[in-house]
Amino acid sequence: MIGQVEQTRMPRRRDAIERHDRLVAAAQQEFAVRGVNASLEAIARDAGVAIGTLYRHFPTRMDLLLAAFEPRLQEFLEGAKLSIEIADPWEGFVSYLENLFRVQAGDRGFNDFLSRRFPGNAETERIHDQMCLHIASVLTRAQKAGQARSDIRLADIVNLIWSNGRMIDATGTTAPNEWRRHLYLMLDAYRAERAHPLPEPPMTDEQLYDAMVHLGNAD
Amino acid sequence: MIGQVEQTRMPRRRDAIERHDRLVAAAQQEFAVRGVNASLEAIARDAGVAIGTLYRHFPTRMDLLLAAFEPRLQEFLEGAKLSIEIADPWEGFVSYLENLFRVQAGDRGFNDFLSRRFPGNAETERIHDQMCLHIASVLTRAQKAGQARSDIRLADIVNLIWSNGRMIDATGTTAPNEWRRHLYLMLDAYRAERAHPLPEPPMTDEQLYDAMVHLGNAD
DNA sequence: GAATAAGGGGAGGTACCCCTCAGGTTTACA
DNA sequence: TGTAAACCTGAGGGGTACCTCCCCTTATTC
Repeated sequence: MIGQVEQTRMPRRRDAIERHDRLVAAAQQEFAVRGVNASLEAIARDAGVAIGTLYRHFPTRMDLLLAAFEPRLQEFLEGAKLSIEIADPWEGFVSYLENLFRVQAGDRGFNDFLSRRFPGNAETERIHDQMCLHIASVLTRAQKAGQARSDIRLADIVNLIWSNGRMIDATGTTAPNEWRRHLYLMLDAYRAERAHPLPEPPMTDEQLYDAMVHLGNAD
Repeated sequence: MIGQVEQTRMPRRRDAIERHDRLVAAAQQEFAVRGVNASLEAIARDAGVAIGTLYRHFPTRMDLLLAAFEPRLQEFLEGAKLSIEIADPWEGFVSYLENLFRVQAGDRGFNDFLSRRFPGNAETERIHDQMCLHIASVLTRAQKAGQARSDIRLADIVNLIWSNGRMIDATGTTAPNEWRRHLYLMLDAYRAERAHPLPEPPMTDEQLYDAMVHLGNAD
């Protein structure tokens, strides 16, 4: 299962549980607005907790990120489940992407999270691996049905996720539904009947991986 | 003329001129690699100059940016001139975008610069205004010829610039020509034939402007 | 070669942010 | 109710970056 985030050991004492929850809530808020690089000190402040307490509960930023993104991941997974049950492969593909982008559009941190990889963290690597497999299978199904053009690959969809992410960064405040326009425009590019030859091969798996890592380092 | 960057008053003394040039060279290097938010202290260091000297020559970051981007702007303009001379409107449109993206791909700072607006700076506002007009006219020409779909607008092309920018950020090191694949994929979405209806209206001019400003604030 | 204006240097103030750790506080449990 | 373990706090060390300002240096000009 993709979204099964390993539980951070829950604290035992009542006050600790309460602080833990306040931290997660503050983190969700801050990450959603400012992205995965939100200030941890600001999160602690919002939670009304000292910075040391934040570190006691979540020793690394990634621990806090995973706790904060748990609901987003579930939200995505529920939508994805509905999508793959759709009989028509193209409709399923469209629905899958629309669901993904909707979740992505609602949370800047999750948006960042989707676009990157964090090598060295087994937890996130597993989630990303599974998502890639999932996306690839939805795409392949639409290709086998002759509805999606046959020359696109997972890497092109990841690129779409990047594009969408950037669009959301830009328009999130100003034109919050604009991402749907962009998606449907791109869908016209993906239809089999509109395909023209492409000048460059798709990225290899390795190139794709490196590119996702690079997005994280660059900031 | 788009690219006519106002000369920063050239310094008078020989040593000052030399430092000025070293600063511009270092800035081009740093901005190209790290984007418009490159550290000014690093630029001064690279140029072998004290930070105070940098500020004497370029009181604001934007002054230095404009000096550094001058050649990029010229490079773009020369290519653009060739593009609009192409007889076939669609070919001209494609060539225009390909030229723009090539320049964008070569310089991360210029990439940032293209995607944003800097309100309050008359110089850059003028450049951006002119570029928008220019892009719109190339697009309109291809639409009047019935080659580009009629329901796309300048805002959609700016979105393409954003998308391309993000792709370059991700793949610049790993797969440096991948942006061409993405462009040609998008071109299939822009062709008039068999266009499918879009679910959202294009951004208004104001929304577009705000979105470009927002990208700058967010970082 | 002296006077002077232009230019250069860089320490230091401000503001973030990350993360640790010693010492004080509170809960839970017997 | 007393004690031990769990927990909390926040000052503080380390880092980065922005920008200013005063004093010193140097090119130019006569």
